[in-house]
Amino acid sequence: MRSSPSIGPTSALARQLGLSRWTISRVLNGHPEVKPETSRRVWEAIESFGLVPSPLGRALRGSRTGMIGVVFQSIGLPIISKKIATLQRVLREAGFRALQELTDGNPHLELKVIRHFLALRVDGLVLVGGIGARNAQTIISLLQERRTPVVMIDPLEPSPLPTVELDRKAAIRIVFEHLHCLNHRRFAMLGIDSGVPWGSIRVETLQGLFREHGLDWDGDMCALSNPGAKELGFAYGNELADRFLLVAPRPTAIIAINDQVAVGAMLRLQEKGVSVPQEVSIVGFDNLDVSAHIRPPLTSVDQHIEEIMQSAVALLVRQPGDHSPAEPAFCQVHPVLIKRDSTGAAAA
Amino acid sequence: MRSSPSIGPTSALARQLGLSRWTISRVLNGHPEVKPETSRRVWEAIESFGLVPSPLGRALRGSRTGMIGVVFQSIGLPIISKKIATLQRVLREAGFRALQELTDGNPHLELKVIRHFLALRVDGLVLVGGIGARNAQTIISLLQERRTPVVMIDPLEPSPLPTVELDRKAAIRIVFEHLHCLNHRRFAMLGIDSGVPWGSIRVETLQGLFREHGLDWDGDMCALSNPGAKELGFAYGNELADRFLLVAPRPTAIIAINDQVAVGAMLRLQEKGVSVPQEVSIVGFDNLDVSAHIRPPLTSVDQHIEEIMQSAVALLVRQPGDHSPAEPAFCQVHPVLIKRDSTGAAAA
DNA sequence: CTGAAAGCGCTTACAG
DNA sequence: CTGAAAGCGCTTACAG
Repeated sequence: MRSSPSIGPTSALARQLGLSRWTISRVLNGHPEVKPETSRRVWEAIESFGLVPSPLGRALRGSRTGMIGVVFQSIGLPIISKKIATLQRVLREAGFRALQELTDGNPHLELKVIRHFLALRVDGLVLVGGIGARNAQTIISLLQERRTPVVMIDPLEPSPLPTVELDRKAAIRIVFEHLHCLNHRRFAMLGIDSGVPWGSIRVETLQGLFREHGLDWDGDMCALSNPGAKELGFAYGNELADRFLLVAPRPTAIIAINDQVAVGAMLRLQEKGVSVPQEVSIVGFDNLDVSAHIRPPLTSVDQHIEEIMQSAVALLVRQPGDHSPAEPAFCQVHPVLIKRDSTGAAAA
Repeated sequence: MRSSPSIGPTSALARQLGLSRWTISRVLNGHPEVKPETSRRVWEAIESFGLVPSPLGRALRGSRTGMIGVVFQSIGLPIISKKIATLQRVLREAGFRALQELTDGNPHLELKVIRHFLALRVDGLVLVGGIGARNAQTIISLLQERRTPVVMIDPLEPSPLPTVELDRKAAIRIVFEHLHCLNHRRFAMLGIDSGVPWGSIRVETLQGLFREHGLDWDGDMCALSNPGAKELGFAYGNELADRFLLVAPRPTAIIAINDQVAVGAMLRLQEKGVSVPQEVSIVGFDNLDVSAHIRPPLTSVDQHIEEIMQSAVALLVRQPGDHSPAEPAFCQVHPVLIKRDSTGAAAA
């Protein structure tokens, strides 16, 4: 009789309530055959003792674990922290427990982390920022083998896996149209080149908008960036502003890769006696905390992170376990331009 | 013969290499009795196939899991993100896998999260920001029952558990002494009251320093704060700066609760025509990214997060499993003042 | 409606 | 040095 000596939390509870441990398990798993009265007693005891049935036992047996593996590359950027915090809360509200891992963008580590999550039998995987191209195929087959639901958030490259992302074309469009309405015709891009995340799509979208509005890309767009830049931070904004000041004729509007670069540039311009927005308008990206409090407050694109994460979790839960590559779920979230005082009418 | 049909990763590997799965297990666990040649072959295969032995099986059997549970309250503040990122990296360098959970400061959730980590058989627990007083006793007995190593980082209240924390008295002292050397004699505290984390200790330390230097607390220290303030952010700094401007005689130095409040205050003062540091010097706390790039760059206290986390992990690893409450390990890390241009000599 | 077996993937004694 | 049993805490068939 090897079944009797078990001493796990559920067995202990069973003994205490005078039930068999199988009954406890059935209650835990919502089986319909338990007497309602018994079920009520068991749940009550679980609550009051704070009993946690071993996730190890459950997982090993093949049951749901309630855990979601969250993989992301770094936590350094403020916008990433905000994504993580929101995702964790949304997952918790959906009854899941988020386990987070950082990969530092290291493909080897990325694969290891995903393998570990799968070995832990997570109920799903959220890949923030996508996965390295090198690993894509391996990871896709691992996931399909396990039938683990997955969702990518803002992948750097299109992926055959279910995806939720910000509509980056729309983001560029609302920025451009805001500035165009304010009569700006000569622009500078700060830090936007094909080497940064979503750099190419931004450039291409802007080129399209230039054509649409009869502007001349070569004459009216000044692209300033340093392809070797390691960090897209304040210091980079300073550096690019210095280069901006040498450009003639001077553009009247700046579109920055993100809020840090925008703020860094704005501070340097002001230091050099250029007034914002009277002489130059500036738009950032991400709508960070600091942006609303700088002088003048920065016009910026908000990513609607709450909506992105809600959609991602909805997608994850809805997956039947086999995400057939034939019809990968895909969801784009619309950004919103937060208009503040760093943008104004172009000088005549 | 119920042992044969196992199909876990290790069994699969065993079959492939013509070994028994017990041998694989022995290699994995570094048992000395395995032939070196066999051991080498096994490790090689593990590497090349990216095999992950089921952590569920291992954990259930009582072996080490390599997982460390990290519990923290929120991820909103930039300084917290920095702590988390550093901790995760340091843990990884020590061969661990960090599982992170947020509690939003909710005591009920805190207890649940810790119970879940223990049920997952983590090898250790890191509690960032300490634990709610309500739960302290429950959690301490849970940990001792399980003999799970634990370390608290910067707990809000002294704890009988092993602890690593910033020496906050020293932090206040180096700030005060820097300003005192610059001949400042009339001070304002912004956002520092007994309601904020480590508020009381800062006030008391400053009072001691005032006595030591023959200053008059009631006459020379102006404490500005709003006990109802929800967020210690830029907007709060703005608000407090407005109140600062009404004070007469005007203090020549401001000690802010953190960098956001310092920056918010500085920007508002400048807007009102008060020059920093000529008329007022300002010191922040946390040494955030933004602080080095604002104009003028902000003098601030750096928390030496790297050292804090290194010490914490060292403490965790060193624990014999039974942290006797008789001699709780305790480690204080010294802060460093980063002197920048927001502080200067007091006007004569 | 409830009891008991089988087995998830491991590791550690215990034999040989 | 290596084989096979026992058992970690569960859940799901299968009996009653």
